[in-house]
Amino acid sequence: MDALDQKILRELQCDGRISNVALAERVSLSPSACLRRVQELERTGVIRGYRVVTSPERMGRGFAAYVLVGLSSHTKAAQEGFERAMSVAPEVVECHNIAGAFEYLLRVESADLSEYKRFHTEVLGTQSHVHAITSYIVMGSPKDERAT
Amino acid sequence: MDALDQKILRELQCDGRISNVALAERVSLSPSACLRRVQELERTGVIRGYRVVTSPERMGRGFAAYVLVGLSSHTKAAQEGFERAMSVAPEVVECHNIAGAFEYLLRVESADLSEYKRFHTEVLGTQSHVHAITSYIVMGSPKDERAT
DNA sequence: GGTGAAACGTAGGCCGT
DNA sequence: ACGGCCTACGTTTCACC
Repeated sequence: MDALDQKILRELQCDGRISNVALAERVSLSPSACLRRVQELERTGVIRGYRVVTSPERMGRGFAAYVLVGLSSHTKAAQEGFERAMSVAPEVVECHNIAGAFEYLLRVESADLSEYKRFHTEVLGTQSHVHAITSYIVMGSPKDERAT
Repeated sequence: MDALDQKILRELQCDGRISNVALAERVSLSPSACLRRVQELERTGVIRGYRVVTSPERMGRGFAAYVLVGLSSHTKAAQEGFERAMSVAPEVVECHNIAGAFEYLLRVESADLSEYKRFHTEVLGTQSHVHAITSYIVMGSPKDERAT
């Protein structure tokens, strides 16, 4: 992975559907050489894949919150039960197992606050072993490289 | 936005570089009809763009932490100064302005714990108006739809 | 929404460095 | 080992039905 590869990855970050000839031109390479590099990055796993980026608002995901969750039980069964519930909940887009005063950090996306409240009471509130919930409502994201 | 559009978006979520003919086949449409729908989704802003997904480990981003930051000053100047510092820091991949006991939630990615410690002391520690820092180190992410 | 045809891009073989 | 050139093949993209 040299500077040229990084330049290629930067371009694919901005536009993942750029044509190979345009990409080659941007990084000052011939199309064939450029394609070989991209394919090598895909083969070796540096490139995991490509995905579309959609507008959260237009997808009914205009509201976002981060939620710290504390479990009263630290058994494997309790963790697996909670993780299963989160993986099934469509509002939960991220579920991180963290080290510290809480066990989990969630990113929850919904249409609005009332829909979030429903998730809070009906999904999180009904989970056994959940003994602490702290919500941080996102008011804005001055930087979000994972979304752009 | 009907069911067909959502089907198209789901396919583009899995593979953002799928060819139009393959996409058309997957959603049972002719290539031209499919392309028109995709272009309309792009034109109306439902589709924001396309991005490559890279392996964090292979990019020297194997370590991740979430950081709650409290500011001692709530003036516009203090906020803008902090946000500017975060937008410049390459380790900070997300900076969210939140409502609650803290002002900001960051997602920080680095190669390892020692590099994170350097960021913690040299970047966050030197910021004025920062009076509270709480780090949550990510041990795993059972669900992360924004990364896949 | 489907069809067809021209313009364009892809992908692999081959050669030079 | 890596970049550039060439070419058959597939894809995109448009006017038109």
